[in-house]
Amino acid sequence: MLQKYTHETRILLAIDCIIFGFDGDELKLLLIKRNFEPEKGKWSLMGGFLNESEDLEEGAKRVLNELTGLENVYMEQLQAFGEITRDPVERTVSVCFFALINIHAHDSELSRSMNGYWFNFKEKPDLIFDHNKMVNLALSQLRYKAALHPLGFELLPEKFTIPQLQRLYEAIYDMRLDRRNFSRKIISTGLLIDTGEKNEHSATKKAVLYQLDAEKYKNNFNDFHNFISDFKW
Amino acid sequence: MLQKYTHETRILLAIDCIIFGFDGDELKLLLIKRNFEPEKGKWSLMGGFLNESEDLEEGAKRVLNELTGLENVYMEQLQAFGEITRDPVERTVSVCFFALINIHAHDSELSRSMNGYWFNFKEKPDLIFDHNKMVNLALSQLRYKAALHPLGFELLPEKFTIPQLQRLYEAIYDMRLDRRNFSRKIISTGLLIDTGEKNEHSATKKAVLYQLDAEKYKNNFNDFHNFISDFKW
DNA sequence: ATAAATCGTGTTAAATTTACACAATCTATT
DNA sequence: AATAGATTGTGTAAATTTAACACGATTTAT
Repeated sequence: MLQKYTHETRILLAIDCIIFGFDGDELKLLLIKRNFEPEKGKWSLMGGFLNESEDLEEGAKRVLNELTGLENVYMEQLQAFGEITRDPVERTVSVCFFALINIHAHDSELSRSMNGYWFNFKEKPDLIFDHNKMVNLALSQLRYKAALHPLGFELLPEKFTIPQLQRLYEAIYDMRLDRRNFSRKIISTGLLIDTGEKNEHSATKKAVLYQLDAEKYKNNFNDFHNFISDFKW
Repeated sequence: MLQKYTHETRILLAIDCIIFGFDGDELKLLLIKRNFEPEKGKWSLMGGFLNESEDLEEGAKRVLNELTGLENVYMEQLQAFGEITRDPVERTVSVCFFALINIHAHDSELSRSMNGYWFNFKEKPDLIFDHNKMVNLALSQLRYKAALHPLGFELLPEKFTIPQLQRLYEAIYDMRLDRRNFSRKIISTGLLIDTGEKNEHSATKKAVLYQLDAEKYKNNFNDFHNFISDFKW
């Protein structure tokens, strides 16, 4: 057996998840009311500690699942946060993940757990520790990636209309987009398949329901697009 | 004093730095020959462990400085790597940073320490642990950011010519760029100030030396550009 | 039948990107 | 001093992409 690194400090590793959702209208953020000290009763991201037996991605999935029941969710690492005093209890470095979920598709899991509360992103409360900073960075990252890669679909049901997708993008960037230009841009990616069905919920003209071409989506996910060319960064 | 988190596992936190350089011709990577077990004698990124008394950025700067003597270097966090068996000695999570340095401007520090070896990026050797993966991700990230933000300047001397900048971009993306279109694109950012001087080292027509408009650079760093519109991602 | 709202497609001008031409500058050589 | 060889700076036109706006079609409620 190999020698251990004997003189080094071991540190607590937390995992925090910034969970974005979309309800068809507003960009949402899933938060939890902290039920232990310190900061008991204040709003917080979904978080936990990393176990010895799991890698970071596994830990993030576990934390998310334990707190919300959610599974099979799009998730990627944001970055680590390591300010010395970020947790007043003890030095803790947190690795942050951000997740995207389609709220309606996961209604049942979420209502079962009753641990999470969806806030309109714009009306989110003040959060504990450095969680505000994490959320801000996550929003930048979401905007960054969603402008360049076909990421937005993760927040929508399997079948969706182009106007729904547009409302999602408008929520992410907090701006209005031209309906006609947006539609053309999305169609031209070739990622969408016309299902032949229409959105029966509409009270006016029913929009065509599309679904992702799963194969193309996977293969071309890292291609560059320019979905939001006029967003002011 | 607050209660500590008593039941959680504390984990070793490493820091690894992917250090890119440019010598005027090729993209370079700074590596170190590991002088302790395991994997003694193999090539490795610049790394160390996080101390209790420093945050992540401080730790990264310290590690870089201890191993190379370098200071005041552009650095940003890449992400954390946490595979359970990534270090065979003991469970270790590594937070990676990538740094950009102008090789010639830092010649003296580097030669003093004699710890680092610059490889042509294309000829880098196999690295220990998951360091190959880290380097690959860092290159993606460098390409990503350098295409959109005026990041490349960090790798050049204070005064540089547009052809020099172009050679840098060609090295980063491993592709040829059209001289005339590149020049126009760079000039149109408004970030460059004509120093009135010329590159006296040239054996043919001497190119104009520019320097960054430091003020504009800072304020507009996050603006979106499109320096490499035809790179195939 | 008609009004009100939304969806889908079309058109044109402006802006950006691409591709390629040519003149100017500098050193080394004749 | 003239010239060749290499590199730099600027120009220009075609192709592509983006932006701005018009109009007809569909659906439900009145």
